[in-house]
Amino acid sequence: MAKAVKEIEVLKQHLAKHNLKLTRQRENILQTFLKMEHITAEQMYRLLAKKDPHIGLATVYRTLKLLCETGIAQEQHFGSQTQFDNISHKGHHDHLICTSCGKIVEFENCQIEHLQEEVAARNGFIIHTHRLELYGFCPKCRS
Amino acid sequence: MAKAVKEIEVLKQHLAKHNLKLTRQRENILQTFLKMEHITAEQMYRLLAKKDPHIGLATVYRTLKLLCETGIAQEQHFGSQTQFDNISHKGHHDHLICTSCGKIVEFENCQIEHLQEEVAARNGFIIHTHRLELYGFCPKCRS
DNA sequence: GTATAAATCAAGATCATTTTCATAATTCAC
DNA sequence: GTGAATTATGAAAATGATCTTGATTTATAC
Repeated sequence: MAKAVKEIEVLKQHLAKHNLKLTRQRENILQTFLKMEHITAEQMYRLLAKKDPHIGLATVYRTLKLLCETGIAQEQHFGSQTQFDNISHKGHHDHLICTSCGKIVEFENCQIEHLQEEVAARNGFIIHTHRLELYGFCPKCRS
Repeated sequence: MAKAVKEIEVLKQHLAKHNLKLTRQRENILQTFLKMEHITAEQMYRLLAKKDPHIGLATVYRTLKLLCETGIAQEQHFGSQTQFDNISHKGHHDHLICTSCGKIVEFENCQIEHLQEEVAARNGFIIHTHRLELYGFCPKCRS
């Protein structure tokens, strides 16, 4: 749990900076969030409701968005679902995806990562993570 | 317009294969779609309504989904918006996304694209499209 | 402690998207 | 071509995720 302490500090600093307050709910949501690699607002709500039946879904949404603002969490949209990813659990693998058979090959390429940093810097961005997916046909399916 | 003919053939083949019918609306939507690099259902609806005020939004949604199944279009989710991308368009845009405020900046980088091709070739893949998203903080939010 | 600004809950509002269902259009066999 | 069979369409209502509202509670600075 040494790690969690760090995240709480990040949150506290952010709250202080923006004149926001540290509440029981915000602490609970952060603690639960840190245990997961990624979670949806609904899942979080159901988990918390076991301990604190009066927690509101709106609070969960607000707090997850808050965690995104601190940089601890990151939104990711898949269809109608919004996943909140735990930044500290993220790996760096990119994917080759066959659109015919669904085969997935992972890869890593330092040169691409380097160029990404360059692009980001040129636009004034600081990159935390990325997502690179190449779609096409695998050797078997390119008949 | 020689290109558009090809897409219509792709659509016709798909329709025939699945016992679906070629309608005026489907043709119109495809034609409009091919002129754009990417479009949302709402934008498409508003464009079509100028010519055909009776077109239904549901038809637009249904047809865009159909185009995805043929491989002509590809869904891409950004926050609450769903973009339908025109696969055949060359200048593929990648994105810088601020995880704090949601700001999106498009960019293009030939070197990255070239490296992607290399990685793909090394793995025996043929790439049709890709998706590259860099997540982090924009200039405003990095303060 | 008290004041004050902010956070919470619960309910209702929104927005994009999907479904429903009666009507209209397309296809295919003749 | 004609018509029956089948699919598509449009309008409206339903849905589901997320956000806002308004009244009430809570946390922090003094």
